[in-house]
Amino acid sequence: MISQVEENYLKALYLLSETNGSATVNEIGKQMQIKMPTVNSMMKKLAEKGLVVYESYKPIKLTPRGKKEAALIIRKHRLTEMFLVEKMGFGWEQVHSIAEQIEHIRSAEFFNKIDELLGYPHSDPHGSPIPDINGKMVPKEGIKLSECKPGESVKILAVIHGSDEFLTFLNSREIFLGLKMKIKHIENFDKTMLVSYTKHSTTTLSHTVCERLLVEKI
Amino acid sequence: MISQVEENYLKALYLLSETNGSATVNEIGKQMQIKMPTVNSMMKKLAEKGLVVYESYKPIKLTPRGKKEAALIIRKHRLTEMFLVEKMGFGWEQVHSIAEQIEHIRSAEFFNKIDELLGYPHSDPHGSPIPDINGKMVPKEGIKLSECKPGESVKILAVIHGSDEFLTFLNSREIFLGLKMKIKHIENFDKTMLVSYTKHSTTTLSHTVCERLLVEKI
DNA sequence: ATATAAAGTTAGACTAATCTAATAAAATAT
DNA sequence: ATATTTTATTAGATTAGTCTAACTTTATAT
Repeated sequence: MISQVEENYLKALYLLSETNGSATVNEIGKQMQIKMPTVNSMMKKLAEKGLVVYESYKPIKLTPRGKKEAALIIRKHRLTEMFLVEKMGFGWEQVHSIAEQIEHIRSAEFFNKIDELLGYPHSDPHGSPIPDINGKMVPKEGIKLSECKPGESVKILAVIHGSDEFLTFLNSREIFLGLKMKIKHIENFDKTMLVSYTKHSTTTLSHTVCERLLVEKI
Repeated sequence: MISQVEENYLKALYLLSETNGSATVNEIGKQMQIKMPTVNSMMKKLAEKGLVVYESYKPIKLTPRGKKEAALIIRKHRLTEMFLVEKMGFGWEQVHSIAEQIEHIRSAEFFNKIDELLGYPHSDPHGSPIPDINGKMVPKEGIKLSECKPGESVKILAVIHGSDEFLTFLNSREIFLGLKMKIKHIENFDKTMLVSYTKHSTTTLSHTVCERLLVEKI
């Protein structure tokens, strides 16, 4: 049996190790707002349970089983977010903290029903992929807007690290998934982008913003 | 701040004391499947917090504040049950354990949205009243089917103490809220009722069953 | 290459929620 | 009216999850 708290550690470790396959005690602690010694002892416990690979002073990795369990929690989180937006009328900036709680509900039928009512979606409201029932997740193809060149046209695929505040900012600029925009100009000194889309003839987007928008060229 | 566990104690105490205004340590323990000493110390803690009135060896009562808090938890539980049945397609026998988990979600917006999507219902899927946002609950008017006489016709208003098994039994007899039935006969020795409704020309209902159906005469 | 800083670990304490065993009070039955 | 049973309380142990303080190892910077 995996406790709610353990589930949170697995989820954090999964997300932190998406890029390089492992994460440090320090990173996990920062992410979860928990002190290192607590993380350390929890990692030992999860290692006992066969969910992570722990070796002193080394970064921590998920075992195949740990990875699957983590993916299934993320699946519940993202299905929930999608349900809250699509079926309950919440904004994409309102759903994260509610989904953080609902992801721990123990009822396969509940999440199966959500999945069914949504028509088995592959992405959440922020464009992040939803792992399948076996914990398999296909990472989103696409590049960061910050990597694009002036003159290119792109479509927005996903928001990376979308805090509620950032999503609210995007709302204020009428930026949402699927939006098409054209890159007019990039400032040399700070990489600020000038882009145009729909009503917005020239909007300025900071480099920080551009690094958090995943797009495809069109 | 009231913990999830404390919320469960308040809820149990509220429901147990609905009839006579108080409940004993023993009753609470039985209800929650928790040993008496644990209940005892929790009651002292809740008394510290001003949520219950605790005096050694006396039955325990909720304070006005405790009563309101408890009613609000029950509100969340019952709104959730209604949502699961009305908006997600669950059967009334499937929703209790899911709602027991969702009732602890901390998000006023979440439950307000549910309430709104349901059109501000006054009853849950089992006919139990839903407390309003201030924790006020109007108890269901009605009498037990077991108190009715042969020849009378009644409409089913609510299921009392509806365990999943009992609700599944009612499903098998095609008995649901709003159903009208006529009492044909009552056996003297065991109070078994013979009733008729819709396709069912004579169905036998044990006294145990009849005590759990709240009805109004028509 | 060594000093310093950062990250990781160990030890020990604390809180919440549970338990068992022992004792005390209240209720019940003869 | 007293003995017995049931209920309630106290005392003390246990587990999960957290912390701080002290120490160790690894990484970084001059």
